[in-house]
Amino acid sequence: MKNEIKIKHSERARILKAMAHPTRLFVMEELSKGELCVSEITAMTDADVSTVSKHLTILKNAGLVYDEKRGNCVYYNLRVPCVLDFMSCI
Amino acid sequence: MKNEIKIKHSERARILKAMAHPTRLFVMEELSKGELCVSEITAMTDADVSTVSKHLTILKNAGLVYDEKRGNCVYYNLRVPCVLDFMSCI
DNA sequence: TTCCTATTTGGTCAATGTGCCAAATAGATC
DNA sequence: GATCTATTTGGCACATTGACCAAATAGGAA
Repeated sequence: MKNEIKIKHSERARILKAMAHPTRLFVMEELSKGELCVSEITAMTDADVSTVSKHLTILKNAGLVYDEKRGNCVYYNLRVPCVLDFMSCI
Repeated sequence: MKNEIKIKHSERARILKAMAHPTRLFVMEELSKGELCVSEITAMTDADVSTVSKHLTILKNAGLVYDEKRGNCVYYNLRVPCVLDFMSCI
């Protein structure tokens, strides 16, 4: 396998890995309807705030969401809504 | 999070997880051009045959590929080519 | 049957992922 | 400044993953 191809697939795999978790998929789906802050997201899931925060960090590092601090909340937004489109294929 | 929703996302996450590996993405891309047997796939990658076989099993369990034994080779095919479409979004 | 070739399976090990609690941090508000 | 609320970070326990080697299996060919 050529090196550039390996890099391309590693990059894609990294993004898929970030998406490949039930809670993170749920969060992305909710964010596709509009921005939400951490505590709102936490209230929607069964997990601890710290756990949710870590999930959000993973999504952010993968470039799937971005955050914005306003008031005393951190709001998260979906960066590329199209990533959810392909779910219809599954 | 409601239970049915949790199950839906778990199922999708399971499929994404199966795709989320450089070698497995590479294999899927190659299979999209036509069927290949295990030894052909192995020759295209840097990994051991046993490693490739395990990757193929993971893809098969996720329903992404299917296999067919003919002669003394096992040929693998992509089941749902559309899964690669969304890569354009990344 | 015996040998060969193709593929899968089992075992081990290091690395990574996940979840929770506790503690740290950042601002807003009193 | 002290306090309160929202969020992130550190640390620990535990589960999962991925790679390789060695061994098992399956079928075709000699």
